[in-house]
Amino acid sequence: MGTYGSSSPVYSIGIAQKLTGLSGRQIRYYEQQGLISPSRTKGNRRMFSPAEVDLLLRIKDLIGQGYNIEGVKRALDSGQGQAGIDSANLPRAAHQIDHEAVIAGLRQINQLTSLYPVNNRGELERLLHELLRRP
DNA sequence: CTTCTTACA
DNA sequence: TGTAAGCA
Repeated sequence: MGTYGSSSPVYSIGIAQKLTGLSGRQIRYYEQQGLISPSRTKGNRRMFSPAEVDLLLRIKDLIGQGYNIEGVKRALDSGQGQAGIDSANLPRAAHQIDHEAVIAGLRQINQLTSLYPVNNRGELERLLHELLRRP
């Protein structure tokens, strides 16, 4: 078992908020949309397991990349695991990366976003493509 | 004091 | 999404 399986519900929504940086409103909304299903206490309080906090983090990342609720749903159950960097593959992946090129790219992106404030990755990609077509 | 649901801006 | 209201 890589991380933790279907761990037990131990975090209140308040802790989940601090752990994920998401607002209570967002967490409740994601639940309403069927993205998560935290268990409840006898007093109807939501309780999150480490695995669910992990899921919230993935949802946050996907939303940050410009996905809407439906997009998150598809990206979530289509991809068997995580979409992107896996801690287990990080060492190997790290050696294959041209760090200087990445840093240089990051600097250019920071310079670009300082000129054109961008809210998410999807928006950034559209902006990049647009600038690439007509410099 | 924290969380819940519902409803409005 | 944020915030307010009224409960538990």
